[in-house]
Amino acid sequence: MLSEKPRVRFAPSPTGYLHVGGLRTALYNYLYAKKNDGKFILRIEDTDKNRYVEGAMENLIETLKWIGLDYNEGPFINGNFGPYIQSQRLNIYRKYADELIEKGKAYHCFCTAERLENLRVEQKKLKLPQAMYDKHCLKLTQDEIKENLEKQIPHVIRLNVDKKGKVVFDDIIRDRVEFDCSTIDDQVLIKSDGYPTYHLANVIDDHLMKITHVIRGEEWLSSTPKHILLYDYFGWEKPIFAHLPLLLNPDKSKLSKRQGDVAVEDYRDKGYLKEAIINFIALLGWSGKDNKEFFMLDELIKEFSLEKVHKAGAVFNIEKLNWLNSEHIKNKSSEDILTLLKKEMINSKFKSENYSDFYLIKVIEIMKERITFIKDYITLSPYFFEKPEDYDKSVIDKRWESDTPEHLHKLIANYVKLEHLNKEQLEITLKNTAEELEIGTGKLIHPVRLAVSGIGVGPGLYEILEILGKDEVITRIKKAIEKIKQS
RNA sequence: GGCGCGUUCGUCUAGUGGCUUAGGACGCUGCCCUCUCAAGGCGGAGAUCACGGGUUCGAAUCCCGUACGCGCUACCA
Repeated sequence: MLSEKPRVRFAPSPTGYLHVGGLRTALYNYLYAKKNDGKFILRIEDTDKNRYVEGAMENLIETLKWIGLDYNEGPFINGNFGPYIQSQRLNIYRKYADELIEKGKAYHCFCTAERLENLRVEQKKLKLPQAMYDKHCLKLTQDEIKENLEKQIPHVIRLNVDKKGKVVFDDIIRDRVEFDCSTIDDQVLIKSDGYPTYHLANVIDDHLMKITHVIRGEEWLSSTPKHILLYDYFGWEKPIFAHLPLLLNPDKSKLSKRQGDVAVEDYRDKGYLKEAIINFIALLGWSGKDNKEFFMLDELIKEFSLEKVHKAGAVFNIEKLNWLNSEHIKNKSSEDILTLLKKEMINSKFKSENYSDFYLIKVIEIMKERITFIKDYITLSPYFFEKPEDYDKSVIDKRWESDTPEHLHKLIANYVKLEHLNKEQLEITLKNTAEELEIGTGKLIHPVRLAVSGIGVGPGLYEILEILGKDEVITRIKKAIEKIKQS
């Protein structure tokens, strides 16, 4: 076992979308597998018919694919341990449940929902420490069971927990954890609709799929003793467990939809880069060496270890994600950003405009360090794609003076004479004009910025002018003189 | 209620008995740079390491208790 390459799995329930907490679980599994030259398996846990959501699995797989966590085995990528969708393995669970019954470790239970409910009420009245099934159906004789089955009375199969002793196991993250067997309920293994519960299916599949490490959320820690018991009753070797801390809302409760976005696709749609999401999620509960915080996926693989996973839950804090997004944008090549920007433009009001790659690359480079999202190119500097229609009132008040039109006319006259409109020439000419007019360069710079962009903030003026080009710059300044004079 | 897990700046975290007057990052903030805004550089505020007992020459670090938070307690995962 120890010499074998690890096989880990991400086993989500397809309830509609990939949850960020799920992504974190998937990521840590993925990193552990890649780091140790193992296999990362995707298994769909769709054993609850009531929660069936059309297209949920496809959506989940698509999101995993988008973010770059490719699995080695799973739906559509079959290994030797399929099928990887639990609803297609029903006969397997049935067979093993029967095996457990034969061994006396599980039994048929014909109790009605009413009896169970009454039992709970009774136990509560008696102030019993916790409500548990009373093994009522364990007393049934073979004949009674046979008769009930023939009559097709609805039934479940329960785990026959031996209430004596303790279950002890070592968790990579939490060290030794102990549970008293008297606190473990006779868990339902097969539901009355014939489907297995999570507990049964997960143990059987992990065994059959030769999973070596079960890396999952902390919400499973409390039911791990049931799983341990199952491994023992089957006589199977147990995997190594690692229970990850939970992701939290700002108020420290378990991350939920009510307090913000929880679907990975929401963040994708808001414009977060997959690199930033991965990096951010990795840092929620894990940290690398030497205070390093910027990580690409391959670097995470190199550095990751389960031993360094934090024990306490982590609040999902959007500020840091924003910062990482801008960092990852800065880290990208202009060509890569070009691809992303084009996609963004298709969804904007500039979709029908046709800008050359050459032009766009220049815009990309000049704005790169000022943006947090790709869409900021459009929202923060629309003037690269359209003439300004309005001019920021506060900037007019601050920078536009009565003699400004006169100054600008002079500047235009000088710019018209220029042959090569590069930023050096633009700067020299503007400075010379200011000198001619006996004014500070600021008296020209700010009005020109306002005239060509409509706003008071942005990259260096000469760079903006160079990108826009001579004719456009002159046209825009003239237009501004007209419009701002009127106002 | 029971059982389990957890608790270091607002947030993410480093820290595994002395190197710690608790380090870094995000955010906030001051200055520099500067045509503006960013970026960048240099600073600042911000944590009695949940609380109370022990163990020890010495504890954020080990032990016990308490509090608080969270998870589980389903024929949901």
